[in-house]
Amino acid sequence: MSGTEKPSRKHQLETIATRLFKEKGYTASSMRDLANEVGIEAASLYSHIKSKEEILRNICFRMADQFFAAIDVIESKPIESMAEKLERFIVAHTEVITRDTEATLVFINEWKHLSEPFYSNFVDQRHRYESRFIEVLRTGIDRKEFLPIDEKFVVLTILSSLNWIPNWYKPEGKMSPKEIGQQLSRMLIDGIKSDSRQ
Amino acid sequence: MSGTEKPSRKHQLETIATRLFKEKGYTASSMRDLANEVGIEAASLYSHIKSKEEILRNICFRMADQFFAAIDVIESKPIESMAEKLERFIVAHTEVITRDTEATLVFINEWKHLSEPFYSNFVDQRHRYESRFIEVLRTGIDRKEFLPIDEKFVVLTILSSLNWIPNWYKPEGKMSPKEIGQQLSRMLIDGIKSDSRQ
DNA sequence: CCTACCGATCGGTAGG
DNA sequence: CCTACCGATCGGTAGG
Repeated sequence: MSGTEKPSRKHQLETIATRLFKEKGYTASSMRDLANEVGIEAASLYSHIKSKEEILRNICFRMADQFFAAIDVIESKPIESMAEKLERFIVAHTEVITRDTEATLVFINEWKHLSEPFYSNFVDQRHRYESRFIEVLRTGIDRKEFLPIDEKFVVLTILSSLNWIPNWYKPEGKMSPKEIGQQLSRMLIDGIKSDSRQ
Repeated sequence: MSGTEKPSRKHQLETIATRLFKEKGYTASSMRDLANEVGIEAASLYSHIKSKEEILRNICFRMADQFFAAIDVIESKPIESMAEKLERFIVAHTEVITRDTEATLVFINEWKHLSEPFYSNFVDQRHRYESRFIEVLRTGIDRKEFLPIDEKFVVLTILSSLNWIPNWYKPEGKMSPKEIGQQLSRMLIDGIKSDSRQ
């Protein structure tokens, strides 16, 4: 007997839910919307998932894991300068974002609808992620590689620029994810002024 | 007889609604939430407002008007360089944002719940606003003042950084709105690298 | 600004 | 995966 769940159905539900949450927002997306798109009755969704929020949780924490994994890889590599490390962080973040822009947008815009303890857990993870960037900035400032600008301010500027990318990124566009990350990194590090180039 | 509406009550409703929409999101905020906070019955709200969406419309389009007004002022002033004009645009935008961070966050995060034709109108206005920034960048690039970087990319980076400010800005903080705008502007124009300073 | 109320829709469960 | 259904809540109206 087939006692095993079909994982593909659950995966399909989450993919479609991600699109709905992104387009209409989590609260405005109903389970009946989701059921209609999948082609089953709303009640039938619950043989695959426990609750609406479970879907949101899976999206948010899967993305969080990917962001951490991407910068963890960089830590184990030899690095010349903090400028290089910062660029690698930015490129890594861009690559995660562009791999699934819809899930990223849900991650960015809908996390506030998580209930406790997931809400606090999420906020905490985000702080720790930001700290990883801040540390790079701080080290670069200590080494006189960067100007003594407020690190938090710089990191928030970087991350907000990065997190806007899923709003316009198209896979068929001119720039690859890596190029986008590099361009952003260069712009922030060197500026846009023509006589400021090293 | 007092045939005139009390405008202060309506204003109070919009202020509280703004806070609710910002905290819980537009869809997750109910008219009963709003009524409770104000201390009246939900049905009584409708003697002051036409609908829930009317409140959202007022918030979104009032903010849009303020953003345009702020940069319109700059056009009529003498300007030395495009770097200076860009800085003034950025400072002006920062000042509008910091004047009412809650309304700004609703403006940024909840506009997608506007119904037609307001939705299209809003999207259109945002495009026109972005174009004003793009024009400054383009002129600066033509004059060799800026590096020949993709203007749209730069403007989206600038605006996304600016639009993140209401998430952390506190009036009692170290930097004034003007200083925040100037620092952001300087960072984007000159970069954060120590040997890139003019 | 209130009472009384509307039809629609919500997330989710029982029991197959 | 379905039928049948639950209590709760939604935005909003009628009529004072």
